[in-house]
Amino acid sequence: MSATTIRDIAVALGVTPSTVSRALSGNPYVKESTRAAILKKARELGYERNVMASNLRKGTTNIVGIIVPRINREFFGNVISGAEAVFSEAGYSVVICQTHERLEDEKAALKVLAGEQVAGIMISHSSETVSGEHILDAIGESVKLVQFDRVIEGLPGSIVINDDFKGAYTATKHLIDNGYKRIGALVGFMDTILFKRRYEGYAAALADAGMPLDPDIVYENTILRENGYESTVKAIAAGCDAIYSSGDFSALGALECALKHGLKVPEDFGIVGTANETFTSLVSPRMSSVDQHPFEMGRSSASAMIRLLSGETQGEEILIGTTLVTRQSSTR
Amino acid sequence: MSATTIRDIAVALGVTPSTVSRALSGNPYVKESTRAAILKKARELGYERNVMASNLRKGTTNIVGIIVPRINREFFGNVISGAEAVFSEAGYSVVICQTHERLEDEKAALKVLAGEQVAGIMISHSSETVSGEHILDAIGESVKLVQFDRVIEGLPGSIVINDDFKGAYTATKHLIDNGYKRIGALVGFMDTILFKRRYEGYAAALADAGMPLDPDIVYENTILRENGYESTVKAIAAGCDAIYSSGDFSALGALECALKHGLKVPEDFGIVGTANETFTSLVSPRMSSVDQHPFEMGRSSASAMIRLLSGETQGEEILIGTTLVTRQSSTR
DNA sequence: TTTCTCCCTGCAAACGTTTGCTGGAAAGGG
DNA sequence: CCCTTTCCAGCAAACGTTTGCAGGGAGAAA
Repeated sequence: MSATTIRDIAVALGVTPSTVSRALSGNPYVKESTRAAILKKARELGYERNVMASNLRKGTTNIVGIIVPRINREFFGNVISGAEAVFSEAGYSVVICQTHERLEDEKAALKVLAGEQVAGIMISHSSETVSGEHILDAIGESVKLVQFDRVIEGLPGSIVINDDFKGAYTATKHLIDNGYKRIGALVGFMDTILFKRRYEGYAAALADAGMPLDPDIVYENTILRENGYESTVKAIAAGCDAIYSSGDFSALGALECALKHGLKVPEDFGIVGTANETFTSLVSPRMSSVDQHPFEMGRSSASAMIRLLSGETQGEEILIGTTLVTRQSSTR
Repeated sequence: MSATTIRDIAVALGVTPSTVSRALSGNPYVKESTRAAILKKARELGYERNVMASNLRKGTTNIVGIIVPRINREFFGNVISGAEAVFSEAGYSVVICQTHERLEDEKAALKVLAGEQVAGIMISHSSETVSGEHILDAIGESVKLVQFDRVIEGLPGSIVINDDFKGAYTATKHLIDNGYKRIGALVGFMDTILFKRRYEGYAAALADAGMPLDPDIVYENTILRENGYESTVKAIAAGCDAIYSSGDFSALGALECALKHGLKVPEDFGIVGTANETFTSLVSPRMSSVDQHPFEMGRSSASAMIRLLSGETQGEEILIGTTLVTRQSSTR
């Protein structure tokens, strides 16, 4: 009942396990007729290579670890989905760990993956993570690293991030093009690269249109729905007729606030969010949002990892484009 | 530079690798002083057990495979998240595969996981899957199986499903209690156990309240937003003043339809959906929905798997409770 | 014919752990 | 003091694969 091994194939054909191994792994020093016979017999016996034994001998695995703050978040779910598709296509298995936004858990996950002898690690850091030393400690010389979305500078390997500047720029310009005159901004934490770049994109779009950048209508640390609502109260009081938001939840708060204040969206008030969460197309009026192509980010990250593993590159920085999805909330 | 092995520890202390192995794995036949010395030295040398070698020797891994239609779906994302938490706590690694609702991919995933020598497989079937023979083929005698949510009968191992009957019953009763008189139902595919049970719950609630079950206002194969809209057009024409839906997307369609027809929700028309997707609390009016506790389902499935692996049980059937989350759309 | 290549295949040693068996030493019982 | 039991540790054989080295056979060149 035990699984068939290369030895079984070998004795069945009167050759040695070495030859079978070579035939199966595509070694050129095997006569074509021998190889054919071996492949045939292997199929016949339902042979499946024992990955553990193979890996043990070769000292490396075909497992890639993915570490994210939370699996059950739309963005990360999509990234993982895209990555998994590419990895499985390329013959890699994916093991997944979540950090729950905690540095402790991130360290633990790294340890687990190191123990699992993974070939590489794809990671998006927890919000508690600020330096990358624990990463250097955990991964040896040989484990490849790809950071995506939330990245830390100064680490080896590749980086995959969104073109946040351009996304924000396009969104803001879209509002300007639709005739909105005073556009407020709901932005996140300015010490995070990602949010900073979005703010810069917003500012650049205003500048290019010859519109003033008024710090009074830029609301920082505004990422939750409640924050968005509160900040928009102030924005409306300050005479804004539109909001660019670097998140969808805060944009939703803005939408609710505007409607509550008797403003018609998009006639009186325009809104564009970021992330293109599913709900943006389900609320009414349907909300415009900057799509970050998380699935594509996953695919690209996986490809980058594969290039790293094949030695094709030592590290690269990849920018994933964004797409502004215009819906009712900003189009008049 | 190569990692330290038990042999390194052994020679450093003048004992044999056997003793070190036993000490590290908690074998009682090791003198306490010896064990202490070994543990100390192991820490000192930064020893990490080589999982591949260990698994090869033991013929089993500490990896559990999870197969789902799509990782990036809210429900499955949450299930996986819950399962991963339990598994990693118990020292198991999780590798994830997605089938994209295709039977072909499901077979491929099973093959990959079998090759990876997983200890167990947690699966929720693709929509194309109707029989379980490919499962029996793929998993050997020793691989444990836990099916969740979408299950097939006649397979070994454990099953974890929602209490669909009760969820639908409670939702329908809630509508009745709120004074709705003619309650239509949007149901899914009646050849799927899950949808069938929901339909039965709906019917039972009506029966218990002495209300007639009118087949004319039960709309099958209605799971998408568009279907929900169309079916609700008919339901309104048929004099319904409420809708129980076995999905949230179709419920959303119903909501949009009612509003479009100038009906006030919940005053004129009541709606309850199923799954408690994030967007249900984001639309207006906020939508009532049956929460299926996917996170809990993940946790329970993982626990069931661990019990299976420890031999504590041969198979069990676990029912995850549901909770009706009442929001504006059904409460008057 | 001899010698030199070039293919192909076999031999055997790894990779790092685990574990059945064996046996010595200590402890306990009579 | 001897015999039995218990405790602890070593020996060596696995687990299934890969791979460096060696060697046999066939053909070609000399």
